[in-house]
Amino acid sequence: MQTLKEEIKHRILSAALDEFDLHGYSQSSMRRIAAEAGIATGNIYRYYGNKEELFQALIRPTYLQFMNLILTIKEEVRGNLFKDVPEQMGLVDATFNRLITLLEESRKETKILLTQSQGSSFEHAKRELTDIIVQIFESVIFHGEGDIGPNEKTAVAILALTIVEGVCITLQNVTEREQIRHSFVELAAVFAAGLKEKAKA
Amino acid sequence: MQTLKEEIKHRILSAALDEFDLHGYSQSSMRRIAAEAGIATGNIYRYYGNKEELFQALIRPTYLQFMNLILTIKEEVRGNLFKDVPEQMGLVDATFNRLITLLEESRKETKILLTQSQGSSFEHAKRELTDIIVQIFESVIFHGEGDIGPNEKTAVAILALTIVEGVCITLQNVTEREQIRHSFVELAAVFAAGLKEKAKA
Amino acid sequence: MQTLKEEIKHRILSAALDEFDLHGYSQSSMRRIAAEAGIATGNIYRYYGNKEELFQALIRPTYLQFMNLILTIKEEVRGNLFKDVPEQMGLVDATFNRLITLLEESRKETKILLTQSQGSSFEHAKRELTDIIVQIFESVIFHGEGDIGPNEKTAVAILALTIVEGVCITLQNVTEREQIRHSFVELAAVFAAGLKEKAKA
Amino acid sequence: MQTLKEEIKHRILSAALDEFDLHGYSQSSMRRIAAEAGIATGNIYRYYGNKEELFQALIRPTYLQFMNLILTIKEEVRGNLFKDVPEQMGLVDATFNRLITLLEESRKETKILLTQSQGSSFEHAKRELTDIIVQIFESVIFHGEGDIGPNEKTAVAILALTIVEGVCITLQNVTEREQIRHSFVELAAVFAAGLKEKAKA
DNA sequence: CATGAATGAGATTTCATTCAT
DNA sequence: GATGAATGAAATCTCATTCAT
Repeated sequence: MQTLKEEIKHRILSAALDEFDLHGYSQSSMRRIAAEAGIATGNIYRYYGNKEELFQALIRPTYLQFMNLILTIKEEVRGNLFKDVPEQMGLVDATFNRLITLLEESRKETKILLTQSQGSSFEHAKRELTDIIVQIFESVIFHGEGDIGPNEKTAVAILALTIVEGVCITLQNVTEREQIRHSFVELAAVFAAGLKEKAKA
Repeated sequence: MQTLKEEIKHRILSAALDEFDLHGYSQSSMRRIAAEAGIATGNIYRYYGNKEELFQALIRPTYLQFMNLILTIKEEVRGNLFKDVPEQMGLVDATFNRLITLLEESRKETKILLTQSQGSSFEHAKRELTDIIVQIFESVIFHGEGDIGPNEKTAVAILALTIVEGVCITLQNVTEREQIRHSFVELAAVFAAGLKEKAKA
Repeated sequence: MQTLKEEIKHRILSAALDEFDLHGYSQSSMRRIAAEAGIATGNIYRYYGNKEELFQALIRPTYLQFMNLILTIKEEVRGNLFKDVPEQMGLVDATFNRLITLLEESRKETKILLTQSQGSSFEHAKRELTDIIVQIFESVIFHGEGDIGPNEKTAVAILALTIVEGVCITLQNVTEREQIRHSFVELAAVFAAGLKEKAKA
Repeated sequence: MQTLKEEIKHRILSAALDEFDLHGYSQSSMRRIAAEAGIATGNIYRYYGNKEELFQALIRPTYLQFMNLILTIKEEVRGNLFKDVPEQMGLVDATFNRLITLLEESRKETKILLTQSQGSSFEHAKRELTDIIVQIFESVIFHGEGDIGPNEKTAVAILALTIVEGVCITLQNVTEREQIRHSFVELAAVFAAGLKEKAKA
């Protein structure tokens, strides 16, 4: 009986994952999720009190892991501000390593969190994450010194978003662990080289 | 009378632009659009057969211009494959220039096309654009020779999406013509330097 | 086993009593009743075919006792029409005594019957009781003689309802046996004095 | 067109009045109200935002008039505490006069307010009214002096409720202005005489 | 042509009742 | 018999679309 309940729960979550992925939070239909899960519409509500609760059960763990990771990185970076560039780049690399590990376990959840959560309580997650990454980059690149003009701010915002969105597209295109890792390392190398070159100028 | 009709059409489109920008396609309300346009709800349907048709009238020109631009670039790049790297980088730069010009004339439309079109017939536009940019980058970077492994493919996909998403975030953050241009040049420089460095290795 | 069944029946009735008292018939929940009784939801239906049947099992005895009492009193009063006023007042007093005894044993059931039965087959019980009390009062006051105009009818209807509602409010405010009795005697005294005074005029 | 809207509004209110009267607030159905009003279900929401709003539009004016009346009376009584009994009884009589006038204009609304508002924001109206009437009676009867024991408190509560419920039953039985007035005067006389008699003892 | 009231399908949610285990 | 998961009808409410005026 417990097996049965867990089985249904799993089918609901699985159906919801596909539905939210396909239609986004607000256009997703509890009816369709129930139908896809092969149960009666009302039965979903025995497992998840409402649409938002179902969404949270699916997405919240991934959200928390992301925030945890990013905030930890932010603190680490802040503590290493005056170390040399290679070391900092090592930290950036470490960032990607952690991201990849996290993503390997929750590809679709992350995609939903970042691109399909409009109307839910996570609709600002992408901006939150991007804002923190911006702060990290500002620490790394500008050593916390000097003025950051609006042009630089935008460039950095784009870089930050690149990471977040790079995460998304990698999730859509790549399935194997080593490929994900390699893709990010590749991208990191481009950025590192590009930033170093710019720093010279 | 025709002038009158055009005036109303314009007011509908203007109201729709704000509504779609603010709420996204599927959460936008025909009633609110009519109210904002200062006409009766039902009157919209004299001008645009339904919600999707109104959306198309608003977004399709921008969509076509983008596809046109991107496909033109693709052909140009293909015809210049064996020129040297700096020249190719010049092409990449030209890409950005054209993009910027296009964006300066249709900021909101582009933002809607790329981030607020879920549920409409343009919901795959972002992926279409990204896919073509991927092909362009593959031409530029790998000279059409040799094998492109899955790792490289992903890295390139990320680069391509970076451009598209860079467009989006710039549109959200920057309002002045010169700032848009500067942000993109900045980002292009990072990529150019990074790719050149990688090419050496 | 029969003992067991009786035990469960009792627990269901006890839980239902509280639920109906608290939420009224139509807003009461079979699930909550089952939970409160410590049994499975579906198991209620082994004992009581449906919600209405459960309600009847709980409330019908009290309803019948009330009707019995009231109808008995009605007959007694009819048989004593030409006795003198003090004797009649004694009868009225007896009415209250019997009511109190009945109420002492089924406070909650009475409250539910009179104020929480909307949507059930007893939703007209209050009116039925009041109507009969009206008839009794008409016998007592007008000796069955003469015409009873609509004005008198209404006044009497109010008096009757006063008793019924007095019952309800007493049940809500007073918990001890002697207080219930005292409250009713008090009220009866006011009515008796008031009616006597009116009778002189 | 405005006439048409007013006509529909009137039909909705009329249908709602019957529905709430028959089934009580929480068991009333917007569908049935719409059907009874001869319009589509969704159309109600063009006129009243939701069920509660419709209920308020129907019942609130009556509620406010009642509270106004009762609180005015309370203040008047407080200002006349040491006048003699007949004069006070005159005030009680005035109370009834005002009540009657109010009731003549909103019979069903009052019945719904007092007996069919469970689940709405007016579900405590009856108790509020009764509580204030209790305070008035305590002023009148005990002149604000001495202790009021629990027995007296219950008796007074019953008297207060009698008035409120007397209002209800009169509304159900009597239709003509003069009859309503007469019934209440009659009842008032009984109470007045009864209380006087008791006061002697 | 313009209006905006009306429609009706579909969304989320609740709950008495049923039924496989 | 007991269980509680599942059902399915019905409730409230929204909104693109239609249509009488």
